[in-house]
Amino acid sequence: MKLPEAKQKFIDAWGLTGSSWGINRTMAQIHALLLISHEPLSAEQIMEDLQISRGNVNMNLHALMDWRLVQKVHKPGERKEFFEAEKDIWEVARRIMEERKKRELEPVLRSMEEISSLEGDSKDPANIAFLKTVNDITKFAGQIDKLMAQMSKAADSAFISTILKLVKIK
Amino acid sequence: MKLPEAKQKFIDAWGLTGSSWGINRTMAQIHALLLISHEPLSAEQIMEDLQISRGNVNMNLHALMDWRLVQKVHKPGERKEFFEAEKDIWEVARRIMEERKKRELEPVLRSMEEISSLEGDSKDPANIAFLKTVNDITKFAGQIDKLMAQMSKAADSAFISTILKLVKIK
DNA sequence: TTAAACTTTCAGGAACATTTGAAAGTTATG
DNA sequence: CATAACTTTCAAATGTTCCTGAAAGTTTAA
Repeated sequence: MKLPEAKQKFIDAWGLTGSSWGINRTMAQIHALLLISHEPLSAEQIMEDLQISRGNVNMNLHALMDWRLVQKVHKPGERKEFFEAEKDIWEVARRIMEERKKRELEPVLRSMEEISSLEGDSKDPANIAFLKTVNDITKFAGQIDKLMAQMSKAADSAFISTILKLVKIK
Repeated sequence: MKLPEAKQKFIDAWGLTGSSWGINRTMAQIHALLLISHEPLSAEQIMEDLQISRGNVNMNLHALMDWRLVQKVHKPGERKEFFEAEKDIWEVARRIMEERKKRELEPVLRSMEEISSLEGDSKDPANIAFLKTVNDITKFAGQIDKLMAQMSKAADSAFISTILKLVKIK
């Protein structure tokens, strides 16, 4: 079965977006396909629709499950496994942020802390820029961290609307 | 000249972070080096400190200038060009967001609009999930867009502090 | 105008990431 | 418990991105 043009376009657009965010094209495409499908799909169906190999589908479904963007569902009476994506886009964004925070923000914070403790001679003017930068980044990461935590708690567009109102965007 | 350990660690940490955000390692390392340097550096100095080739330094300095994260500075009396990085980390974040918005968010919005106009038969239940998804993403991107615009206007930690206070994080 | 100082470009190779398909592993059912 | 249905793994092939170094280009100052 050939996907209608619009769906194909959607999948391509999502795949492209994914790759500029460090998510591989296939993974993003599978996610897109599941996002717009009104029912869970099997690995077979994904292989066929996207024309990719069994191993590739398997690998990327697992990666998507790692990110908690996709879930296995068991259809009663069926032997096969089926997969469905989280459909709420805010929830999707929340989960991606949470994962990236864990994988990227937290390691940076740890490095920065380690680095500032290593450096003792804070009077040397050649080191002032360095220490200030490390410090600024630590603070910055801390604030982003808090902001993300807050978004996690209130992951829907109402929350953003509230923020936008509070800071005076109509 | 060998970099002291802490600085080297910083550069490595930043380089690593960069690569998980789609910025290549060298580009991020050059940026890191300039961030912690108390004075502008020449291409030569960067080559030497980071042990990379002339061509590579040149390419990545240009990319950094494209992103407006680094500027050429002309030292009077010197023949060489020198380079310095924006030091305010909030300004750095703002510029990155702005660039990515232009390069990634806007194209997605354009695709989504194109896609929703293509699809006419909105009564078909098989298409409902699809149309809803496309619509949700459009709205989502629109809100992120607004949020980014707002951050651009008030690019400093005071702004985030305000948001955090308003939404009741101490 | 020429030479030296400096910058840019680019082809080829190295390093890295993705994809495939076949083989091995697992599970459910008769 | 044997078999068929399905899933997972992995080595090799392919594709992509990055880096180098040398050559070409540009600018400055004598």
